[in-house]
Amino acid sequence: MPYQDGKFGCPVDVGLSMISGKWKPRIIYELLQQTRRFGELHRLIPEVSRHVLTTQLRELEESDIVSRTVYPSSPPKVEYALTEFGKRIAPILEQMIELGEHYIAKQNQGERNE
Amino acid sequence: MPYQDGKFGCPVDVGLSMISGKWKPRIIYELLQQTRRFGELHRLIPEVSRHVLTTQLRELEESDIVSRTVYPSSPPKVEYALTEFGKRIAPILEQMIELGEHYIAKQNQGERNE
DNA sequence: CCGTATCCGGGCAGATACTG
DNA sequence: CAGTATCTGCCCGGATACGG
Repeated sequence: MPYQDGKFGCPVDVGLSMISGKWKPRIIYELLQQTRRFGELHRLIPEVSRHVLTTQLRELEESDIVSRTVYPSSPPKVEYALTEFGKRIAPILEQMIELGEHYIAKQNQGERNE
Repeated sequence: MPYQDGKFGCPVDVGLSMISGKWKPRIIYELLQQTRRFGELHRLIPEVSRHVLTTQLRELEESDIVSRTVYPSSPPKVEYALTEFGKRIAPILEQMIELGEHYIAKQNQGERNE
C-alpha cells in the first residue's frame, strides 16, 4: 500500500491545517458551549487581538467549521456558531489533549530520574 | 466549565504540536508499515532533506512517538520504529483525513455553483 | 551511513492605527 | 460594534557544506 493511495501522508495535512492555528482550538472550545458574538469571543479570549481573531474566524469559516451570521442592525451584530460539521471536531480535540497529557506525564517521569 | 479547567484550549496545542510538522504524518505512515533505517526512510520520502528528516525524527522521538535504536556496527546502522504510544496515533490521522475530505468535497460543491 | 553546523527565506501571528 | 490596512518579528523548514 504505497503512499500515493492517499490513506496517510499529505492528505493528513489538509485536515491538520483546518484546526492548526494558534487560536482555533480555543475558539472551537468557546463556540462549543454556545453561539457567540464577535465581541463576546474577544472578551472570552482577551489575549488575541481583534485582527488575528478575525483572521482565525475567517479560516474556520472557510473550513466549514464555523458559520458567520450578520444581523444588519445598528450597531452591527455578528454571530459565530459551530456548524454541524464543526461540532464533530470536539472528540478529535479531546484526543489531542490525551496526546499532550501523555507527553507531560513522560516529562515528569524524566525529571524524577535526574 | 471555564477554559482554565484544561479540557480544551491551550492543552490541545501540546498534542497538536506533537503531530504537526511538515513530514511527521508521512513519517508515521511509513513506520506504521514496518521499522525502517534512516536511509530507507529517506528513500521512501525523497522530497525531504536529511537535515529536516533528522529534525522531525528527533522531535517525534522527544514526543515518545518514535524510538531510535543505534547498532554500533561499521557502517553505522540506525533503526526507527513506532512506539506503542505512536501506534495509537494512527486512528487520529485517519480522522484528520476525514476532515480534509470534507473540505475538499465542499470546495468541489462550491465550484459547481459558479 | 548517518548525521551536525550554518545560513537563509517565506508565512503566520502580533502591534498599531484607522473605518462603515 | 465589528471589523480593515499596514508594518514588523519570529520560527520552521529548506539548501548547502562538513564530520565520525
